[in-house]
Amino acid sequence: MIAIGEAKHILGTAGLKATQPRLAVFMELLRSENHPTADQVYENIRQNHPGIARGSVYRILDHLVEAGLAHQVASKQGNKRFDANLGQHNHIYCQKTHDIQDYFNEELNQLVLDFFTKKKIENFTIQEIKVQINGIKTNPLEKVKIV
Amino acid sequence: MIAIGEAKHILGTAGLKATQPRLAVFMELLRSENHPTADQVYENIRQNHPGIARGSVYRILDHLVEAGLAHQVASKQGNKRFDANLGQHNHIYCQKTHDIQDYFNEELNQLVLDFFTKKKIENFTIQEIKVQINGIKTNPLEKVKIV
DNA sequence: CTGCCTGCAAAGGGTTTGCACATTC
DNA sequence: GAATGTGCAAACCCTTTGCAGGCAG
Repeated sequence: MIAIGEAKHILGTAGLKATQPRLAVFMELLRSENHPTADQVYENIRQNHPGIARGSVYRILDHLVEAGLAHQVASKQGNKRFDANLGQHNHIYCQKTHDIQDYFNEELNQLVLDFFTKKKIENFTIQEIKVQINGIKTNPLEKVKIV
Repeated sequence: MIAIGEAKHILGTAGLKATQPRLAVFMELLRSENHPTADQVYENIRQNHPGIARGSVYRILDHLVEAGLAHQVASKQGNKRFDANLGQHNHIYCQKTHDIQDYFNEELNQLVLDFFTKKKIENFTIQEIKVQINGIKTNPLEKVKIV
């Protein structure tokens, strides 16, 4: 977890004013592990920050993405989902519950990276490669366990 | 490309009546290579099938997905995009134009598959593994070329 | 103090839905 | 003929936007 002072600093470095609403959204994104939609972020924040406006949350999330402090993650569901974990990682996606869980594995990253240093693609600059593992959780209520 | 009679048969096998609108949508999905949104499918069909209703296209696409005749593809953009190409393949995604192009490579499929037969994930049944190659097209107007 | 940011509320756009009619099997 | 599917249009989100006031730097 990250301290509030640190969060302020990060925002500042990115050229964004460290306002209350922005801090709240940013911290919430960092805290959350389920890659929430804008609306979910809003609902989660609401409890501790009643004054915040839904529209502001949408705007702030867009700003964070634009500033490179957050990413939008791909989903089949057809709504935008956000992620403040910027390190290279992959996603485990439950097609029933629509949960997205991070999957870290350096060996896998390297494997795929190696493949694409050999295999070239023309008219295209690769920025990131993500492995999406789609399937179904046996027990929908529990998290997926990496062995 | 697929013949209309064959398309009818496929729909029938899936338990769907082969109606005019459904055939039109299904054929269009099969024809298209850019993983269109529901709205794009509607616009494309409109020219040859003026009578069709926008709402029907949305409904039909959902039915096709439910019946397993089409897939929804993951996108960062935040809207549903469809694909009738059911074979294992990966996606090249242009973060600027939002184009999605298919990437077929048996070696890559095998590579990733092998990895996950060794590496187990608990509380999760893997159904498909997709490698998403995100980046930017050098020339946005041209397609990406696989070498 | 200046410019950026927010709350509010209205507008926007894509998607879903209820209903009466049409169509397939 | 029965069940399923469609067109139409209204309703329903989720998201974006304009504006006047607020706040950080």
